[in-house]
Amino acid sequence: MTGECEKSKRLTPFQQKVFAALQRIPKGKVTTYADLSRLLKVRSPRAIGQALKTNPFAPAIPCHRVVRSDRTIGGYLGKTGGAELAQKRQQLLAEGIFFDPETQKIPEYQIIRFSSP
DNA sequence: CATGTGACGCCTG
DNA sequence: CCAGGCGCCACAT
Repeated sequence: MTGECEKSKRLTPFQQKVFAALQRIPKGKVTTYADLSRLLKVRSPRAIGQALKTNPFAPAIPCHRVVRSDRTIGGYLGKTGGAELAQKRQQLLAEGIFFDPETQKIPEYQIIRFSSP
């Protein structure tokens, strides 16, 4: 058996930085991709999403606590819809985060805004 | 080294 | 308020 099917699952330094930042988000609160990007001094919030998408430690690493700046839920486990999103909602509800019954958006006061330009 | 693809965000109309 | 368009950064090919 010499078949090397190993797919190098090691994390990039950037991902480690993002995951480290995630761990400082207290349970019961959420942050946004944009805020994380500011915190990490990255100009594109997209890069944050790219890192989170490959998070092999979810939900131990709480990537479910990251939502979009427009207060919609964002994605989970590499998907922007479907069962994965339902899981993210469930995770958030389990931590006491809930959604506006009208818009399905997360109320502003549940979002931590760390950045300050 | 060049190109394409996003779990995004902001600006305009 | 909603839709469309552009910018931006990391990563896979």
